[in-house]
Amino acid sequence: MGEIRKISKRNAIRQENEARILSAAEKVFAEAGYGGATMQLIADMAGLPKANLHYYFPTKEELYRKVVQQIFEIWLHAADSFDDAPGPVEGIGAYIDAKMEISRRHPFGSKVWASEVMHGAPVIQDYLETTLREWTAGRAGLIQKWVDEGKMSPIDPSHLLYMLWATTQHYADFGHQIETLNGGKALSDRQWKDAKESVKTIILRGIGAL
Amino acid sequence: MGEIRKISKRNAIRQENEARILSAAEKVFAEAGYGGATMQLIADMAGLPKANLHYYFPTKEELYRKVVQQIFEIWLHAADSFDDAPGPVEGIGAYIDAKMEISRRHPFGSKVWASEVMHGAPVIQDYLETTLREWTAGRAGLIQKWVDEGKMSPIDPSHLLYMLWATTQHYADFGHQIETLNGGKALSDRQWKDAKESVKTIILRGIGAL
DNA sequence: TCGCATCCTGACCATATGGTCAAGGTTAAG
DNA sequence: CTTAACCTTGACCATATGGTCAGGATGCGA
Repeated sequence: MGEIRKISKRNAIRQENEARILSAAEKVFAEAGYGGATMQLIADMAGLPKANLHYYFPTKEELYRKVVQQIFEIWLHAADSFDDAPGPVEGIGAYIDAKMEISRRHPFGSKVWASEVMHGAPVIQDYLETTLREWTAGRAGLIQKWVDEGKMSPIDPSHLLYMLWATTQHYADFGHQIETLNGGKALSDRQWKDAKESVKTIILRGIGAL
Repeated sequence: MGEIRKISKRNAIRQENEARILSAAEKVFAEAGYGGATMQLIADMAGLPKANLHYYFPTKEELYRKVVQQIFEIWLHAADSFDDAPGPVEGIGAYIDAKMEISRRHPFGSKVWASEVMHGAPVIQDYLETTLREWTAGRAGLIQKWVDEGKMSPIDPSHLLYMLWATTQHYADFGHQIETLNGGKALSDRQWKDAKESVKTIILRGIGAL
């Protein structure tokens, strides 16, 4: 039986504090890594005493797990646009747009995800083996269908997916490098648009869909 | 004046130990991150007492810096193939081959580099602003030249370079994810070859060079 | 107002970690 | 052989960190 959600000040406080903590944690984990992040730093950034963090999240690992799960959700939903598309131009095009937007809006989340995977996915290995595997198989099937229908060149769907992930997430994960090469300035609206267009053009033309 | 390099047992010991330590450090930093890595772990992996590490590398940060610099070198030399190529098919094709090979042979190094950049490049920021910036400007100019000569479609050289880095390094940095999606098995020779071909085909066709 | 559940937090603790050091071993030049 | 430079290492230290806890504050239903 699910608990009745009481609309009260207490509930609001809990919700707000958990959100503050998760947001601060995402940033700190992204910038310092799991090992480099400290509960004290997260607490300071959230504007709460350290002991209060442990009230809401018993351990550092628990907090980290929540952060990663949150990212994984966003990450998966980006593919809704992929599904009911008539062909690669619309489907993959929309997917690239969505993922580029995520890289721009959630750079911290993307970095935490990257870090987690790079370290061997110690906390989300099971997700990789279940949810992500199914998700990937589904999209790969769709891509293969498009190939069979002659809507694009014969390409290995897996490698195409890796390419999509790599190119879009790069703008978040290596954002600092890109910014440095951009004269120390963050990409402008215009440059983000150019980035999206470049990626879409090269990939869509590259798979013979344009 | 450079020091005369004495060929002696002492020298050999120093060289071997430094190499062992650097190799172990690269692996540990890649798998645990800077904060998660411990000198004890690196020492164990190198088969030396911890105090001995501090004899060769005074501090953890110094050791880390050496590891990152070492990677940066390899990383830069991968572009030699880029230079004296007549056009994008040869130049970019060879560059992709070289970088994919590095991803396969030096996955730890690639991860350390990625981690360093993701955390804001605390130790190699100056390299980004000098060496890398010059390197990038040079290649971007070359690409622009190819565009002007009609050897490829008009593409923003910067975004193309980001794409090359992203796609090739992804196979190292997200190797664990790829392995998991590959049924828990590392990519075979055949699969690496397919990966290279897929990336080259999509990008070269995508920029209108094929 | 009363009483209970929830929330808050300063002080505290055990442990892990980067780094030091002094004493002893090894190499090789003179 | 002597000597000085170099290498090795167990024991040790100061500090930082994740986590605990007791007691107080606050919200809220009755």
